[in-house]
Amino acid sequence: MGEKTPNGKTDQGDSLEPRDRADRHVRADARRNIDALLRAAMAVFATSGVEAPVREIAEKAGVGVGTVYRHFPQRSDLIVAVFRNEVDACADAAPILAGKHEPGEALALWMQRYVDFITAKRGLAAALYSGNPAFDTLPAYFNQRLRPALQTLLEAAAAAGEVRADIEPGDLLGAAASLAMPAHGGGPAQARRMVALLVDGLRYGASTLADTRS
Amino acid sequence: MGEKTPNGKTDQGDSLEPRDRADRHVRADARRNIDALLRAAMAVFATSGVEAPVREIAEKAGVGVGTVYRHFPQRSDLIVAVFRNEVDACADAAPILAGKHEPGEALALWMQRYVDFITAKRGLAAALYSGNPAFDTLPAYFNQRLRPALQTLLEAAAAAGEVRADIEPGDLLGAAASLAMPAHGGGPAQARRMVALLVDGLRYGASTLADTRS
DNA sequence: ATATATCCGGAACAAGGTTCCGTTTGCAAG
DNA sequence: CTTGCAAACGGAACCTTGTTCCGGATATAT
Repeated sequence: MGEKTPNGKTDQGDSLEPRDRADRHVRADARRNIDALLRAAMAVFATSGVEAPVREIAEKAGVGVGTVYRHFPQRSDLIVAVFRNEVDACADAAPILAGKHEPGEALALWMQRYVDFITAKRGLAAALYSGNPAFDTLPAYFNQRLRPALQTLLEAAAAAGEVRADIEPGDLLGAAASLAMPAHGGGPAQARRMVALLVDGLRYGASTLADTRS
Repeated sequence: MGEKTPNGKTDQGDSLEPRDRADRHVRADARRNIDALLRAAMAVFATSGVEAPVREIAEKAGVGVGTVYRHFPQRSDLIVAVFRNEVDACADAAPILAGKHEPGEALALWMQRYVDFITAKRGLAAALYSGNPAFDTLPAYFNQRLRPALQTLLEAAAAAGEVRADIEPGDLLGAAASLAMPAHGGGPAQARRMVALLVDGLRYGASTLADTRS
C-alpha cells in the first residue's frame, strides 16, 4: 500500500550526464540489443504512443522481454532513455547546422528541428504531467542539453548582427514548446509556421535595435 | 489495430447538459447505486488518484464491478462523470455564496472554492493531457458551467464598485487554474494565497480606475 | 580450449480493465 | 395482492500488460 522504489542500480536515468560511461565491460551483444531496443522503442512510440506494450517493442527489436527488463528495469526507464536519446540528437544537431549554414539560417533551421522533436513526441506532455516521479528529471535534462546548444546558436547569430541579442535561450525554448505542444490543437505544420514567425521576430528585432541604437 | 469507438448509447458524458434527463424509467436501486458510485469514486480519486482500480471503487460503493460497468461502460466515463459532478457543485456554489455575502466577498470566496476544486483534482491535468479522446469534452464543459457562474459574480461585484469591470471571466479562470496547477509545485496553501492576491488585484483595479476616470 | 560472469528468451505470475451470464428485484398491470 | 418481466445485480472468468524468474546460451579473459 504505497510507493515502492527499491531501485537497485539503475545505470541510466539517474545521472544527468549526456551518455553512459563505459562501466567495466559491456558485452558486444548487450550493446547491440540496447541500441536495437532504443531504435525500436523510438519507432513504436512515434506510431503508437508511449503507452505501447513492452512486448511489442521487444518483438520489433528482435529480443525477448527479459532482455528489455535486463537493460531497462522499468518501462519508464525505456521511455526516459528514448527521450534523452532524442534530446541528445537534437542538441548535437546544433553544432552541425552551425558548421553548414549562416548563423541566422542555422538558428532558424535548428528551431525547426526542435519543433519537429516536440511535435513528434506524442505522450511527452502526458508523461511529464503523469505525476510519475520517474520522469521528474526529464525537464532538467532538457534544459541542460538544449539551452547551451541554442545559446551558442543565438550568440553566433547575434554576433553576426542577424538577430537581436537580448534573448534568453530558455525563454525561446519554452515559447516554441508552447506553440508546438500537440495539446494546443493545430497540426505540426501550424507549429512550424508559428515558430518560424517567432524566429522572424528575432530577426526584425535585430534591425530595429540597430536603427534605434546607432 | 486502431481506434474502436462503437459507443452504443452512453447516457452520460456525451451531452453537454448539466445533468441527465430522466430517460424513461430509472429504477430506484439503479439511481441509488449510481449515486453511491459517484460518491465512492470521488473519495477514492481524492486519496488514491484517478488511476485507482475500479474494483476498489466498486467495493467502497458496496456494489459489484458489473454494476459499475452497467452505468459507466468505460472506466473513463466514471472519471468524466465525477469531474462533471464536481464542476456542477462548484458552479452551483456561486449563487449560494452570492446570496449570503457582499458581492466582493462572494467573488473572493468562490475563487477560493474554485482553487480548492483544482488543487484537489490530482490527475486532472494528466487526464486532460493523456490524449484519451474520452476527456476531450471536459474543457468545454468546464467553461460552459464555470464561466457564467463567475461572470455573474464579477458583474455583481463590479456593479457594486468593489472590483474593476474589465475582466474576462475566462481569463480569470485560466489564470487561477495556472496558479493552482499541482504540477506548478508549491502546495494548496500557496495556490490559495496566490489567487487571493489575484482577487485583491481586481479590487485595487476598482479604485484605480475610479480615480483615473472621474 | 576453458571457465565464468554476463546476457538471453520466454514461460509464469500479478494486477487491473472489461465481459458474460445466471440470479435477483423493482414496479406496473391485472 | 399476485404475477410477469425488463432492468439491474454480482462476481467469476477472460484478456491485456507490466514484471519476475531461471535454465540455457555466449562473449571474453586467461
